[in-house]
Amino acid sequence: MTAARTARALMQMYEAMRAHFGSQGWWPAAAGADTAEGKLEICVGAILTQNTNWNNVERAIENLRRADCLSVEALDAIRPAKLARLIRPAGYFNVKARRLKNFISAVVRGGGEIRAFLARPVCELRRALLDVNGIGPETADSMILYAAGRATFVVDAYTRRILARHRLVEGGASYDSIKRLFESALPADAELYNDYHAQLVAVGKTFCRPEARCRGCPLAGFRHEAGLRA
DNA sequence: GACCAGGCACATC
DNA sequence: GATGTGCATGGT
Repeated sequence: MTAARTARALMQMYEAMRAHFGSQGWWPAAAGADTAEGKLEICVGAILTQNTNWNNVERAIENLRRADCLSVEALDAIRPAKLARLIRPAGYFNVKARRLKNFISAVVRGGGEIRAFLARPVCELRRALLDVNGIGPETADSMILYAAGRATFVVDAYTRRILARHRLVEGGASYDSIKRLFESALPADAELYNDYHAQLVAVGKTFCRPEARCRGCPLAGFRHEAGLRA
């Protein structure tokens, strides 16, 4: 498929998903991302949601809020064991407590101001985030898109599955190749990337399960893997 | 009880 | 570089 046709297909798929699900209102609408606390909450959520259901993440964030721990200073000061107890509902709590600490250490090393930390040039910010043990490409891009409000496409398990099923990428395509596919096909627009990713998650949750369940899917009419049409 | 969820690092080959 | 494994809770 040519680049132009891929770009057209990706935009049409977005329109179809949006027509079906409506605007998803993911971060930052939910968290008030213009404030330092909102941005930090998004970054914390990005780490807590790794391989984890969002409902569980919300419980963990609520625990942090109640314990007055949603600030760089508090997260820097808290002991790992106590942090792990607070985020327990999000699963992998020992690992994620360490990862949160690593992230906060990077922010503190950068001056301790989350807004300043996120305001650096995107390439520099992405490198800094990927240097944090426990932050991989998806978590880094989630922070850059949702907390920093910059146009970076987030690729997740749903994105891979949906694109592979619709034959836009090979099954084993790398994170960066899928990211480049979207970023070269779509205008560099943070709001679009934000909602596009949320729409893919909605399709993934509702229809594009590991076991095929395409009936009623807004993407069912698009170029599709043999045997999987609605 | 099995499977899944908005990953990542590390060991091993 | 590809593949396998550990990490853990809560919903369906």
